[in-house]
Formats: sequence, C-alpha cells, structure tokens
Amino acid sequence: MSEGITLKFFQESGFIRQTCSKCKCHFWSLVESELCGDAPCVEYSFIGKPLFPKPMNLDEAREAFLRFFEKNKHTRVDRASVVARWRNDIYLSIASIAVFQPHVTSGSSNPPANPLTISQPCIRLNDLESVGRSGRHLTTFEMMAHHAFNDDEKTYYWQNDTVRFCHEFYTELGLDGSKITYKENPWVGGGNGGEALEVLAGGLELATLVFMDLEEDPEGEIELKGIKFKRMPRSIVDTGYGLERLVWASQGTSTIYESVFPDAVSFLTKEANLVEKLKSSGALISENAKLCGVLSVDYGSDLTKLRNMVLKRLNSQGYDLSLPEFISTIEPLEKLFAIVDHSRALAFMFGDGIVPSNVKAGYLARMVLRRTVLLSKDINVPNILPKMVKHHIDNFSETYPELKQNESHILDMVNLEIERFTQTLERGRRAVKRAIDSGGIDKKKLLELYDSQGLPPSVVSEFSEEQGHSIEVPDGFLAMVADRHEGASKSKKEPQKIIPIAPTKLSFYQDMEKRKFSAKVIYCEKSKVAFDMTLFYPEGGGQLGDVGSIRWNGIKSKVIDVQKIGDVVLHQLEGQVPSEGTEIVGLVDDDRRSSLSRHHTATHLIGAACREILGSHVWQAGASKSTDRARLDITHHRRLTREVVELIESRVNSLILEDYKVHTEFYSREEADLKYGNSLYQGGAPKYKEVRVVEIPRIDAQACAGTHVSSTLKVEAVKVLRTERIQDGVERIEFSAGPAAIEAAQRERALLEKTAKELGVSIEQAPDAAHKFVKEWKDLRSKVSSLEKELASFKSSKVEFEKLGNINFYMDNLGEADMGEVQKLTRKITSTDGNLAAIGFSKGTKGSIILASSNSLGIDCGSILKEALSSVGGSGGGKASYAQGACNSEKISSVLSNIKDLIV
RNA sequence: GGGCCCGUAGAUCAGCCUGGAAGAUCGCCUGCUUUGCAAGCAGGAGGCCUCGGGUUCAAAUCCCGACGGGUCCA
Repeated sequence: MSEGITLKFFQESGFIRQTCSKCKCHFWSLVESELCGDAPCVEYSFIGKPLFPKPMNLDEAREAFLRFFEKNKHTRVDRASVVARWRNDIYLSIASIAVFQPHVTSGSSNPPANPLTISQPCIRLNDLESVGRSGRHLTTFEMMAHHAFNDDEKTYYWQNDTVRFCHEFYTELGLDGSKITYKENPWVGGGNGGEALEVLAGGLELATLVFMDLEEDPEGEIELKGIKFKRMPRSIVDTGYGLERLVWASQGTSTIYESVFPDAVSFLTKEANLVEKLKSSGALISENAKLCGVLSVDYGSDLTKLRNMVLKRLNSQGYDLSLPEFISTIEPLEKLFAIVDHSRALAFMFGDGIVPSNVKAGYLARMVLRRTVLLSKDINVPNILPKMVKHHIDNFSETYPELKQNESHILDMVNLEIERFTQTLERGRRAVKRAIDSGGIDKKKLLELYDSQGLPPSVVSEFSEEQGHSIEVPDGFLAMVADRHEGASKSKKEPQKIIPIAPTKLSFYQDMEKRKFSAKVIYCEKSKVAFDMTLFYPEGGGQLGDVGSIRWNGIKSKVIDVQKIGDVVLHQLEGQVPSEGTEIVGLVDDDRRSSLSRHHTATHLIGAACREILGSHVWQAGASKSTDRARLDITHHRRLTREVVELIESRVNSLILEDYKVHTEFYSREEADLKYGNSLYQGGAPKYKEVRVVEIPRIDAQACAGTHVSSTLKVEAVKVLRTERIQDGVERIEFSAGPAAIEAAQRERALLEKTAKELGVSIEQAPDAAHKFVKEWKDLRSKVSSLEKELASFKSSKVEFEKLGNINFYMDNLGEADMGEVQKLTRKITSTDGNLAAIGFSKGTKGSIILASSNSLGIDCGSILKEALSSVGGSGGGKASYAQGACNSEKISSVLSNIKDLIV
C-alpha cells in the first residue's frame, strides 16, 4: 500500500500525492497543500462562500446526480425501504450498499442492474446527540451512489473510472477541481473492507469512494486497521455521495439544516418565535458549526467541555460572551434544528411501516419521537410534531409520493405515540412526586425512574422543580444505565455440523399432494437416516416436520421426526434402521401433512386479510404452524378488537370459498425482488440463493419454504381462537383451519352449553343470567357481612365474662361458626378497655381459637395462644392484641382452659 | 433477544419489606347550608386486593406460574 491509490486518472489530470503535515495521511490534489483537507486538520471554508456556482435544493441535486450517472451508462434503481427487513443484523438502512447486502455483495445473488445508481434514504441514530448541535449531523440523509459489482466474468469498472466519474460529476456542476482533495483512508465495516478515498472540498467530506474487495478472515494475508482480510470473489464499487452535503455546499448556509429544509426551518422558527434569534445569531451559529466541524468531542457526555472550547474560540475572535449567554442563545436553535431533522426521520420510519414498539426497529422510532417531543416542549412548541411531520410529507410528496399515500397512517402513528408518551409523562410526574414524598430522589432512584418509568434525568429534574425540590443529575448517568444492563447474557449459536453427503432432493416441492415414494438410504447415524430424495418435509419456517413410516424387506419403522441439517434431510426412526444402500418405500402421514399444509396456507390468508383490513404496516413478526392450530404474529399498533377479528375471520373464509389456486415457483433473488418487491420476505431474511415464492394470485405472495394445499378451497375453514399482545406493537393471532376449525367451534359450543346448564338457562340467556347471579352474589356478600356485624354485637352481649384480677375475661366455645363472624365478635368485645376474649369455634373437625385483648391490657395474646395450643398439637400465633390458631375441634375446650390457666 | 417496574374502590395511589380487622385523596349518592352555582358541613354507597397453584393455623402481603400493562438496553 506504500504507493497508495495511484491511478491513471490522477496522473493524466495532474494530481499530486501528498502527505498531510498534521495527520500524516496521504492525499491527492491538483494543487500543493500542506494539509489534507479533512477535519480536524482544516475547518469549513464554504460557509458564506458556496462551492458551487448555483445553489441547489434536494430535488435538483439528486436529479443532477442520477442523470449524470444514467448518462454514463448506469441504470437508475428505486430506493429501498429505510427499514432493513431483508437483513437480520441491522434494523435500518444505514447506507446505499446495505440494500445489496448480504445477498449481492456475497455473490449469491445478482444486482437488479449493473452498474447502477441510486439515492437511498438512510437512517443512522448513532450520532443522535450531535444532531442540531454540530450543524452537519442528520439522522436521515440520502446516500447517493453508483455501484458496480465486478466478478471473474466481467469487470465493469474499478478505481480509475470511479474517481473519474466522481471528479467529472462535481466539476460539471461547477466545483473548482483544484478544491477537491482525495484522501486515502481504507474502509472497514460489516465484515468487509477495501481501499477507499474520501472526497473533500471546503473542509467538508462530500463523498466516499470505497473499493470493496476484501472480506474478514483471521487467516487472511491483508491487514487493514488491525483486522485481517482476504480477497472476496466480487470486487464492488461502493460509493456514497451525501445528497444533503452537496446541497449544503452549494448554498453555504450556517448549518446544513437551513440548506436542506429551508421551508421547514422557517416554518418552525416562526412557530417557536425564534425568528429574531436565528437572524441575530447567524454568525454565532456559523462559528459554532465551523468549530464543531473540527472538534471531535462526544456530545453526549462532554457537552460542557465542548461548549467551553467553542466559547473560548469565539471569545478569542472578538465575541464577548459568558457561558450561560452562549448556551441560552445557541441551545434553542440547536433544538429547533434537531426537531426539523427528527421529524423527517419519523416520516420515513412510519411511512415505511415501522410500528412503534418496545423492541427492535419500533423502539428506535419511539425513542426518536420521544426525544423530539421533549425538544419541542423545551422550545415552547409542545404540539408541533404532527405539524412538522405533515410539513415534511407535503414537501416530499413529489419525490416520495408513497409518504403522501401513507400520510394518514403516519400521522396516526405519530399522534398515538405522542398520546402514549403524554401518559408516560403523567405517570412519571406522579411517580416523581411520590418519590419526593417518600424520602427524596437519590442516584439510585433516578436510575430506577429512567429504567422502569422511562423518565430521563432532565425530565425528573423538571418535575422535581415543580414540587419545589431541586435534584442533582450525576455525571455519567448513561454509563450507570449501561452498568445496570450488563450481565445480559449473549446467546451463542452452535456451529451447524455438516453431513458429508449430497444434498437431499426435496421431492415434496414437485408434488405437494404425493405421500408415497421410493428412495435409497445413503446415510445412517444411530437412529437417523438420510435418503437420496424424500417427501418428508423437515421442520422449518415455523412448520412442524412430517411423520410417517418407511418399509423395506418386509420391515416397517416409524419416522417420528424430520430435520434439515444443512442441505441434508435427516429422518429420525423408531424401530429398526435400514443400512446404507437399502431401497425403501416411504409413506408420509397424510392427516398430519394435510393439516399442516392447510394451516400454512391459512396463515398466508390471515396475513393477507390483516394487511387488507389493518393496513400495509402489517408485517409478519413470527409464525408457527401445528396440526390443530397455527399462530401468526403481526406488527400492529392497537389491540385487535373482537369486531376486527371477526372482519379478518370473515374475509379469510370468503377468500377460501373464492377458491384461488396456490402457485409455487422458484426464482432467483433478483427475479423475485423485481417481480414482487420486498414485501415478499414476511418471514425474515431469505436464507437461500433460490427464492421459493408461494403465491395466491392477487391476494398474497411470500418467500416460503413450507408445504401448502393446492387451492384455498382446500383450507376448508378458518376459525380464530384468540388474540394476544406478545409485545408492544405485535399482536398474535391464533387460529385453526380445516376440521380443526370445526372442532374448535365445537369445543366452544360445549363450553357454552356447560356454562348455560350450570346457570340453568339457555345459551342465549347465559350472559344475562351470569350478570344477574354475580350481582346477587355481591349483594348477598355485603348483606352477610353486615349481618355478621349485627350477630357479633348480639352475641357479644351474650358471652359471659368472669373477673380475673383487673381483666374481664370472655370465654366461650361457639361450636359451628364462621371465621368472619367470630373475628367481628372478638373485635367488638375488645374494643372496650379491660377486656380479653378467647373464643373457640369449629368447622367440621377443624377447630379454631381467636384470642384478642384490649390494647390497654398489655397481654401478649400471640405467645399465650401458641403455648395453649402446643399441648394439644395445634398451632397458631399472632400479635399482642390479636392471635388466631387451629386445633382439632374436640380440643377447643381444653385449649380455652389452658388459656385461662396461663392468664392467672 | 435480555433486563427492570407495576396490577388494591369509578380515578390516582398507600398498605406488601417484617403474614394476623382492606385504607387515603379525588369523584359519586343523600341530607343540611345557599335565590342558584361553587364551596362548606354531616352521612352513605362503592373491593373475587388481576387470575391459578403452593407455603401457613392464617395470604392483598411470602413462593411459583399465567394474564394484563409500563419501561430500558441490544
């Protein structure tokens, strides 16, 4: 690498490779320069002095980019969702290349076009704290890119053309070529790596050109940034051009936000009454942005440090500001920018179907929303968020009509989440008050309030102030939270073992109705065997494996479990095991398979009905199919009401009757993507190169490896059994299909009949009767209670007492009596000073004693009763004023006399 | 995927740690006071203490499980 990236283009155009005197990195530039042009070596020079002759907005800049690359033989492809559903390692699309990982980058699938150009909306939340503050950070941005996927068969272009394209693109737009610096900086990430060039101008990184041709390998020969790599089969041109950066550079405003969202910023500035402040603080913001550009400080924990550094620089440039003055000027504006940015992120997240939740991507959306709400409160526009989101939707409606289409859903999500957060805050306000009332808020309490009630320290502090108490927020709060969550164990996956035989031919895909087959045993392992082909479906995709039997030479063994290990299907046998080479006849249990297939097709129908009735935000979050029931978990933000469930159930049953054929077909990944889009991957990231699509025409299409019935009519019927909220934002629907649905209905009928019979009424009258019985039972219960009171006071006047010293000793055995009644009786007696009551009563053979004394006596009833009971084998105890115990009912009188003896 | 918190009257919560009569405040009802309202005073109704097991003489309270909610982290 000592030669760096030496390209023909650089040489022909007169670029010189130089070394930065500060950071020692290598860079290429048309002019001689001491510094590399990247932060922190240089600072922004384009603010107030745009790099391009003509200011561009988002649409103009995006179109200029895509057109340029179309002109240069790239195919424009549509953006993907910001929710990376095709991946199981990240939740959000964080780069344009993420759209093509891992299937295209690994070589197992072809790109939709090659070479291609795209502008992909991306969301990154790792620098959330910096958004608004640094003047350049965004949670949502569009990464424009041109990608070329080269392999052994064909090389489209590599480093030289990439840089040439890049340079031509910027210079054609009017950027002075001598202002561009290409800094060598190898790139590493996501298990891949390669040489890379950062494209810098005016101190701003405009783009990164990555030449991805390495993959991580501990045995690899090549080392980058301390990690070992080897060459990968594909070499990929992975570029990333910041759309927003380009727009910013073309306008040279103080912050990126003012260039990218001029309308939104001015709208919010007006609403928040910050017009004057923004105008008068322009210079301050510019300086702040410039300095934040060169400083690499963690905005989360070292904010005060950062503020002081900026302030020092400002004051050395002729400002005369105190820290509080500086903060009070800059903070509201920073918050304003953050709100503008965050609300765009929310529009995209909800627009692409994220349902707020306490887990996964849904949690990320919730977190962003809550932050934004708090920020809006801070600048006195507490209800601005829905308006801001709508503003973005309208602004983007031409470029992203899908946002406009989903507008009502997006706003519904936003409003619902705001409502939930308001409730959380109200709960929190009360919790803070309680905490203060019961001894104040210490560090531990603060942590608990955050962790279990969702109250950030700033909010707790605010609520606390309302109560007239100030609290101190400790440094490193977030580190404490992290500590608390440590020890959360990470589960390790066991590496799958490999069986060294040819892949089993999965014949059930050819004919899903067939149950009988002949095959040859090609592998044995204890009680497990593999054949050259099989009709037995192995457990997978949430569907249970088949069972059945195999025969050979007059011998029969049961197949009790079927699993797929790699590409081999292993059949677990019960009984004798055939040896390798044996020809066998296999028979799949038809009842079970048919039932599983019915439930699987029914699952697709339920999913389709849910999407139709509830909306396109409904995604499968999990599924499981068994013989008598199946369940489907869907993303949805509200509990499913009975009415909605009935709608779904009816819709599914009419789909069944409409008798659609169920088609299955294998496609390559790119064909499948092209034909169906990524809604295909309801079941998660596809595992194989070939995608099997199960399609119910016009109703549903899914990548699915399971078995299905040949037409919807064969599902026969579907009955929803129950729904359950398994996570916030995820509803589980449990249902039965076919004969199992009828059986389920019959079970419910039986339960109803039994209930009605117990109530002694017809089924129709059962609810009313139950209501009446419960009401009567309640009335009677309160009547009994008041009668017990009366009875107690009546009986207490009947119980004889004798004087034992200064004690009035009441003693009696009431025989059969109720606990409540006797308790009331003794309370009554001992409510007068100087009284002691020892009352026995029984219920069958179980005898009970209550010993209670007036508070004035100073007698320890607990220990007396314990002792009195011990000689008869009873037990009990209690407090000084009240004790209770039990013994055999025949022993009551002896216990009572024991008590009397113990007192005198 | 992994934690943590919560479930008691119509609402908000106390009681649970340390087992032994199920409470407070607001709201509701009745009466008094008032031209009326608000307020005040007096009285009252309203609880399967989420459900199911277990431990115990005894469970709102301790243990296990389910259900319902909240929340943090990845």
